[in-house]
Amino acid sequence: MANIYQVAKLAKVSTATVSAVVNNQDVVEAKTRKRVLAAIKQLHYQPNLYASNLARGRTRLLGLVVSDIANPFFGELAHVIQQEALARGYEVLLATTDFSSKRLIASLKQMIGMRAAGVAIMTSEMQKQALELLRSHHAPAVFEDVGTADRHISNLRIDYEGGILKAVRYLVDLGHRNILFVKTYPVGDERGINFFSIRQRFEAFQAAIKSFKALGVSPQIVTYGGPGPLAGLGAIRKALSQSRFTAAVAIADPPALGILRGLREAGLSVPRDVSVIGFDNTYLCEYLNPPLTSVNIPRALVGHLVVETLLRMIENNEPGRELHVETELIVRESTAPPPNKRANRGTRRHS
Amino acid sequence: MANIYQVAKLAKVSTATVSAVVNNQDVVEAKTRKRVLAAIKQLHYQPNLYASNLARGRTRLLGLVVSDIANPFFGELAHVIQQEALARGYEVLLATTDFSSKRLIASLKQMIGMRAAGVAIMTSEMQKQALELLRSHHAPAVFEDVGTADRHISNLRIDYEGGILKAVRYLVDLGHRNILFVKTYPVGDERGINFFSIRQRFEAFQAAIKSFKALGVSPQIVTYGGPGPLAGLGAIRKALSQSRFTAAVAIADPPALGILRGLREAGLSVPRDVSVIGFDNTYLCEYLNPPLTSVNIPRALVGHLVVETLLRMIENNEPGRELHVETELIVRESTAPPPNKRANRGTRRHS
DNA sequence: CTGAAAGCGCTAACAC
DNA sequence: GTGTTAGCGCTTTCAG
Repeated sequence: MANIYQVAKLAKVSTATVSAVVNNQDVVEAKTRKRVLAAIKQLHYQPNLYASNLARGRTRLLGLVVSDIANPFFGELAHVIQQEALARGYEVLLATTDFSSKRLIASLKQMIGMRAAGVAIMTSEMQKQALELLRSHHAPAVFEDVGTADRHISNLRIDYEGGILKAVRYLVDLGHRNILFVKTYPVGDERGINFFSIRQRFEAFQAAIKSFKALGVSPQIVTYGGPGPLAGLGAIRKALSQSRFTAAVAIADPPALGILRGLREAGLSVPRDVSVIGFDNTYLCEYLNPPLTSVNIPRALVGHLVVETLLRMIENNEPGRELHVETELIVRESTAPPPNKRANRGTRRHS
Repeated sequence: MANIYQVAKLAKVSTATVSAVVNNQDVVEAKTRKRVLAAIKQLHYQPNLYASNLARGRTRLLGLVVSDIANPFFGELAHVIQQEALARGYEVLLATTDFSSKRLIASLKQMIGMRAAGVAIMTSEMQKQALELLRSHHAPAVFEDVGTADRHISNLRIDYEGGILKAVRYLVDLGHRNILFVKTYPVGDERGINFFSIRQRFEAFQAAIKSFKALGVSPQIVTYGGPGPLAGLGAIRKALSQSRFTAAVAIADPPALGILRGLREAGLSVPRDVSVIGFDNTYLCEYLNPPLTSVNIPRALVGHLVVETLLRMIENNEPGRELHVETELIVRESTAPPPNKRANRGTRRHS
């Protein structure tokens, strides 16, 4: 593969000139430039990125690591972040962990190895080790829910708690008293992972229920592991056989898919018999049958904040800061008052 | 950031030794190795990938470019390809084009710049330019439906035609005669793109219809641009106002979402009033209401073939070859015989 | 406006 | 086993 010397020789200039042309440094005479361009085309020259990054000593590369690209939420988020970064002249390197902390560490190492100018970690699994890794390299980073910001690390806090509270309150206002929290979780390949966002949503649910205790609201919990929709299905089957509830709150939209299906196969109608609320408000929600009520996380805002913050840290050497994003409940047709006369139930009616 | 010299100095060895340790070349005495490891840890040394790739002169990097990660099909495909590559000791660099041929070219250039050992292009937009680019660099590649294989390029052919034929035949066997093809397309940022897979599916539909002409089967076509589900919704609204059909075939699953919703909002029931068939058999299908009949493309097989073929070209210098993958119809609950007594219709019944 | 040349950090002969 | 050293291909002063 042609290199810069061959181009220089063919164009009868020095490598410095070729470099200037390639990088659009506006200091080359039009005539020379044209000659160089011709040589480049003729040799199909494509600069070696390793050599140029090595020589340059810095990159315009942002790392983004997410848990699971199969969840549309992450897909949409990755998309806006990429757009935003591109517009600012940065490339983004996307890595997926599949909820494995090993892969998280590996991805981070790769990004450090590629000397990414900044890194955004939007995973639900967390590891102290990941934090330390980044910290020891002084790589600007934004973590979701890492605790607190410091010199090189910004902390993005999404108001899961408020979102859950709004969801529960809405159900309570509709008249629901037996509310099920469907706590699904991915099955990673090792233990010791802190599925932070899951725990957080769960605790938020407990807190929300508690605040309505006086109204006689009682929580039901069902736990089930597996990939999104399947876990939701498994969970709801389990719940139907052991709990009584008139509403279910899912931890994310994909599990809600499974919940809807499980309810349907049990002969129950949504929202007539059971109300269902999802989380993340992915684009799927409005195309489901019935359209799914869900808690929205403003992806565009999150994406913008992440990139903006990263670039401020990178380019202006600003310290890490606290980012705060609100959530809201988007009401659709999967929620309604609980069945009127019927007693609460959780198993198939044999009517 | 610490470099290899500092590690070498601290460990009182040469850089060659550090390099050997880092790359697990089993030629270093345990004692020395331990010293080096300690130094690495102490300095938080992380090798500079640019330097090492530059020096090495080759990479274990596979490029993968897809159109749209928001379509779960591509997400799943990317996932299996990544798994497969990882297992063979390769990293994969994922790029998304958003159906823009500009971005296709840009992604390809980046991959060439990173000297990817091989590249897989699984996009529906195609450009001669992309082909030429790869060809001029002798980078092993596998294209979907590029035409024919040559020395450095393998051609993956997915039997869309057979899939569509199976779908149409199934509908015809059920008794449908007025079948709508919902031809949605992404709105890219420029013209001149060949949405190959779309055209192909469309032509396959026309051919299928033709083969049943004797039975009185007549095709309806509706065209609409936009992002998947939205395009499906727009298309079906348009179709309802102008055509008569008892079954609809979508070009992919996401548009089918929109179709289901559009039918519902028109007061039509699936499959009682209209049957619907999707394409790609993404995981969504079985969670929809009703579960969606769809044409399956065996992602695992495709992923395996792609990686296997690429590696053979890379490592054994084998020439490009023809890959062939079959499709099959997965029947679920969105298809049924057409309404019995009622005349064919396409507008809301005012009964 | 263009050229010469010193690195960037690492790898891989080759020598010891 | 381990050290020396010549590149890998590009960028970037600094001269001219």
